[in-house]
Amino acid sequence: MNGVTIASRTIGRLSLYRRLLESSIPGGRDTVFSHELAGLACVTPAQVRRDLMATGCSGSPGKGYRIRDLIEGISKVLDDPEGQSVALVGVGNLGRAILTYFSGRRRNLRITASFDVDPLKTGRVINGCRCYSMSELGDVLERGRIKTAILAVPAGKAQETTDALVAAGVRGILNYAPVPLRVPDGVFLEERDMTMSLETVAFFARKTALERK
Amino acid sequence: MNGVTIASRTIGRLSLYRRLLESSIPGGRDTVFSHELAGLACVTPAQVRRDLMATGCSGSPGKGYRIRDLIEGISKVLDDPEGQSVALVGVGNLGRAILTYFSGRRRNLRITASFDVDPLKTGRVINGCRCYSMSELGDVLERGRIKTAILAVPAGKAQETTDALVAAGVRGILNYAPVPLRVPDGVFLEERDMTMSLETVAFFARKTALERK
DNA sequence: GCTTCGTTGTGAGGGAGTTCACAAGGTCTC
DNA sequence: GAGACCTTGTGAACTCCCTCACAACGAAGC
Ligand SMILES: NC(=O)c1ccc[n+]([C@@H]2O[C@H](COP(=O)([O-])OP(=O)(O)OC[C@H]3O[C@@H](n4cnc5c(N)ncnc54)[C@H](O)[C@@H]3O)[C@@H](O)[C@H]2O)c1
Ligand SMILES: NC(=O)c1ccc[n+]([C@@H]2O[C@H](COP(=O)([O-])OP(=O)(O)OC[C@H]3O[C@@H](n4cnc5c(N)ncnc54)[C@H](O)[C@@H]3O)[C@@H](O)[C@H]2O)c1
Repeated sequence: MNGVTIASRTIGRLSLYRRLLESSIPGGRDTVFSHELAGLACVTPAQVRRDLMATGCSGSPGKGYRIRDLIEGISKVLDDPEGQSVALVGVGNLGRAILTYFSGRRRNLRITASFDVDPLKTGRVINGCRCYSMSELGDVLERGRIKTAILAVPAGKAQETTDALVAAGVRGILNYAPVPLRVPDGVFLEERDMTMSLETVAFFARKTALERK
Repeated sequence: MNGVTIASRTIGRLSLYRRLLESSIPGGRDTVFSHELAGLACVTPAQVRRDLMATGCSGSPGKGYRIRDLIEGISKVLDDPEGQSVALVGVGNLGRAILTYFSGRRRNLRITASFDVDPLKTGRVINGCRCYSMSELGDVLERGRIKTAILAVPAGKAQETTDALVAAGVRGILNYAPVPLRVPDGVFLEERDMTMSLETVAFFARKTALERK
């Protein structure tokens, strides 16, 4: 659209920088240096400066970046000015934890609808979010202009649920089911397979423990 | 140790390949081609072959890889023959979901201890896992030879908890608190910040939706 | 046995993302 | 105002992965 594409890693870090700027800078300060933000984010100063270039913000040598500018610049990249709604599919153990976690966290990005097949859940408000039946998916997503979804259904249902989401116009999916999903071009997919993560950590924990012997 | 280092992405995919081999190959089959595994894992066949090289397994042209060999070869890389125990710190909403999810999933890699500061939780068995107080951390980790931990404590307590884990001998941490952690060299860290993930997905959902207009 | 077909293993090449390194430009001190 | 010092912005180099492409190989048909 706007000519420049931003790497997805950069987008993630911008989200982090914004949170750090909002919460971890001592009050009273109104500028930061790249190396300070880098310290908080555990990345290199050069990385911070590169990332910030994507926002159009610029600092002054010797003075650093104005914090207000940064928060505003990052928000201009990350946020939809009209606000953006997210759907959660699968209101089980993980789904409910996610609902609790994200509720009231950011004004501009909210989980506004959840979906499940369990008749004990549908039609109710769970953790502050209305739970709809899957047959209402198309309607609710369209009415809410929802383009982003979090997937927390059982592995065996993940692909069919994805297909339904995509058919309903979803363009970004955050997947917690431990199954690689197939999505058409133009749909952004982030896989967050906890089993993969845990086995990877366990492997390197074992490996570095051995090396140090 | 063994001379060859394996990329962490490769370790993650090996974990995935093993699960797919165990669960998604029609019974009766006893070999697979790289392109079949690739299809299941949503990666390229060349990627699969590269990854499998790290296990020492080899296939035969025209016949593919023997499934038994692959599972065994991957397990030889990923698993500790004596089994590996994992600790969970922070038995809140997310922690309990994780306990439920991982219970009984893999014989060789189990969450065997959890920790919390809440006296309503400590001393009890929660979701099949005993919950200890933080003062017992050192003892329990040492007795259980635990080198791997999952972190699910509030953001403000994440760094101090990490320091305690590292002091107690932990060498790999899977972090779900939305804070970058500082760990010494030799400790493997996997950050899984859900806010970053969600904001990234939301950004690209918006962006690709615009492009298609 | 020879040809055809399809697959493996891997060197070489490519691409994305990160870091280096330095010129250009503030700031502070005296 | 001149010199010392520190920071930004960024071209270039680098690094890590991934993909390409193809030789080598096994199987199957004739
Ligand atoms: N609990 C965890 O910490 C955890 C960790 C990693 C991965 N996961 C994955 O996340 C997913 C959910 O895990 P969970 O622990 O919440 O499981 P769960 O069984 O508690 O919840 C699953 C929910 O999905 C609903 N559901 C089932 N089929 C559905 C369908 N076709 N459409 C919509 N909803 C449907 C169920 O009614 C239930 O409410 C699973 O794929 C699991 O593998 C969970
Ligand atoms: N719930 C989610 O889906 C979700 C998603 C993303 C990230 N997180 C992060 O995961 C962490 C836990 O989230 P949650 O929703 O389970 O919160 P929670 O408040 O339900 O649970 C936190 C648990 O940690 C315990 N605790 C507090 N201080 C502790 C300490 N110093 N040592 C040990 N235990 C301590 C509390 O007693 C509680 O049981 C938070 O950092 C949160 O930001 C949660």
